[in-house]
This record gives sequence, C-alpha cells and structure tokens, in this order.
Amino acid sequence: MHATIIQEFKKHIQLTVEEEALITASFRYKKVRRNQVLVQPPDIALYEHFVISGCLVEYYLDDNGTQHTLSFAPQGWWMTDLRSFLMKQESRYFVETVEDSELLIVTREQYDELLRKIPLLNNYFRILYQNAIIGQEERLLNVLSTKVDERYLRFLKKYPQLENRLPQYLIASYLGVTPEFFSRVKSKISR
Amino acid sequence: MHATIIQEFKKHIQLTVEEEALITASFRYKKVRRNQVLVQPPDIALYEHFVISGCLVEYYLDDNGTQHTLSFAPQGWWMTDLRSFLMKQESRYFVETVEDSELLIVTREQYDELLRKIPLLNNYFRILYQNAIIGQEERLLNVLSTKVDERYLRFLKKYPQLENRLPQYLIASYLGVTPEFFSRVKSKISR
DNA sequence: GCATTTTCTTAAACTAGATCAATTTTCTTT
DNA sequence: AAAGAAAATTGATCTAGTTTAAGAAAATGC
Repeated sequence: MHATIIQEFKKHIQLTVEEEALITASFRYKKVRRNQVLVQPPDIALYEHFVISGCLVEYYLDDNGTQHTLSFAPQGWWMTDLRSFLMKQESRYFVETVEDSELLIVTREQYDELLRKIPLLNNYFRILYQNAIIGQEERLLNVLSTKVDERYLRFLKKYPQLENRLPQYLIASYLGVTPEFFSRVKSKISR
Repeated sequence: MHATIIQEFKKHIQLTVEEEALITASFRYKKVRRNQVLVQPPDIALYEHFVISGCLVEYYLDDNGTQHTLSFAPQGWWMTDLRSFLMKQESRYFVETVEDSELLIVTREQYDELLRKIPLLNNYFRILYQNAIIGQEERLLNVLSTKVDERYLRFLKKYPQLENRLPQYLIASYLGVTPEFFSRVKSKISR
C-alpha cells in the first residue's frame, strides 16, 4: 500500500529500512470516491495528499462562481493548498477528487517530524519543489504567450492519459477559457 | 559584501562561523551595469544569481519577437533559468539586469558542494522554493481570473518599490498585455 | 547641448474569447 | 430501461485586448 510512496522518495534519496517504516507509519491510507471535497476554503488544509491512484484537482472559485483550475494531480503526484498547509492559514483553493482515488495523507505535524527525523527528506522536497517551479513557469508562459488551440495541443502532449479521464469543462478551465469556447476550439481542430 | 546573503540564509536556518566562511568563499561578487544579458538562450545558465542591489528580469522571447516577462528579482531575490541551471540543459529564458546591479553568483558545482557540505541548506532552499510555488500559483491565478486593470492594481500593491524603476513596457509584458493597451489602462485608471 | 534612439500615447480597425440562451448528448440513478 | 441531471454543442451578440500606424515625450549617446 505504501510501496508507491517509498519508491517515489527513492527516486531522489536513499532510505534505511527504519526510515521506510517511519514513513509508512506516518502516512495514512485513504480511499475516496470521485467528486469529494478534500480541502474546502476557508478551512485550513489539514493534509498533504500523495496520489496512489485516481486524480485530484486544485481550483479557485472566484466571486462570479467561475472555477479556475490550477493543476491536476494524477498518480505519483502531491497535492494540497500548499500555503494553507504550510502556514496554517485559511485555504483559498479547493482540492477535490475527479475520480475514485487512493491517497496517502500526512498532517503538518507528521510532515515536520518526518523532516526532522529524516533530514534527507529536505533534499527530496527541495528537488520536488524545484521541478514544480519549472513546470509552473512553463504553464504561466503558455497562458501568456499562446492561443487556446496551441495550449490544448500542448496539454494533450503533456497529459495524454488525462484527456479521457477529465470532464471537458475542467480542461477548459485549466486552459483558461469557457467550456463553450473550448468546445468550438476542439471541433475546429478535429476538422 | 556577503553580509546580505548570510542574513538571507539565517532567515530560515542557523549557520556556524565556518559555514558562513564557506558560503562567502563560494559566492562571487559581481557588479553589472543595466541592460546586460546574464543568461542568453540557448546558452546553459552557468550561475544562480542572488541580488544584493538593483533588479533582474527573466523573460521569454517568442517566435514573433514578443517578450513575455516571467518574473522580476529585486534586492534579496534569487534568479536564473532554473531548469537550465539545474539540469544543464539549454536555457529558454533570458535573464537581464534592468538596473545597475550588485550580484552574488554561484556555479552549479559550487552550489552542489555547498548543499553537500552544509546539509541544512537543503532546508533553506526547500522553504525558498515552497514560497516561490505559492507566489507563482497566485500569479497564474491572477492571469487566469482577472482583467488587466485589476492585475495592475495588485502589481502595484505587491511591488510598490518597482513601479518607478521599471520601463512601462516591461510591466505590460509582466501583466500579459501589449504596451499600447497597458498605456490605455493606466490613463483610464488615473481618471 | 543637439541628435538619435527608445519609450509612451492615441486612434481606428480587427479578433480571440466571453456571455447568454436554447438544444442535444451523455452520464447517473433508480 | 426510463427519468432526471449534468455536460457538451451551436448560434447570436458583445467586449477585452491586439494590431498597425503615426506622433509626442523621454532617455541616451556623442
């Protein structure tokens, strides 16, 4: 059950058997069915979620009720409202399951304790966050510099697995356009 | 000269005198006048830059020759083409001075060695990158969910010092609009 | 201090994408 | 399998932001 997350850590750092046991003991397994809210603003995000299977989405709900998708977390990804989780401030972003999902979750206290007991984890998370920054820069740039049709094609290339698992309005929201306009873009592209 | 960067590290971690000396020895002081290119695609980004004074900008130049600003780095900030610096791949973003600037720079080898010799630095950089992610999420959200006038007002609030130090076309590029349109927005707001 | 380049402004025509509204298709639930 | 709800399509109209162009203002170099 915890094998995937141990594998994930081992991508970047080495772990002793004791450390693996400690990690296993700290992460709680949680099975959640689709469309469940995991973080609901303004509640404080209590957990960092690691996705074993399924998919999560993080989005902002603006004053008009429009949903703006920040990111998706398929298998092997982490997700939470990071600012809320780390600083124990009110969350601003929803986190939800878009499919039945299996998660490993950890509280802030457990997270701190793990970093204290296994200092190498700082190394793992440093690298994880570095990569997240690089990915985010690219995403921002896409929004700033390209039209929707181009953005959609890049999305398809980057997440070929996700295309058929996500409702279309969520992809539209991720690309930063209305479902109506996205529908037109798709039909134009397919012709 | 290296006092600022030591102070910066000490915001998040403790350092011994020896460690401070090691850091001082690893970062090279560099004075650069304005409008100098520090990273030029597709050259590999050789340094991570810490800004003592002045200001840097990171931007992407698209195929039409349009400049898309990803971020600014005033005093106390770090900047480089992170992907290029870390993975030794071809850079994609320009890094330039927008003012005469004083920098402390470190090569990839020195950076790795520092992290090896002072493991706590992993902790510092983990926190630094966490905060960068939180900031970037916010920026992405602004672009996705608000109109330019609103974005501009938020920019003013967030970087009151920068407003008068940057040419207007750079701010426009940061906000994701043309200089022409930005000029209109400004005059509309001031009335 | 004058000339040249760069930046900023204003205006008119244009386009990517939004909004509103109605219809069809697909997914859920029983 | 039927009914209801949610998601996707299509069309008409509207708007935020672009493009092109030309002139005015600032900044820079000599």
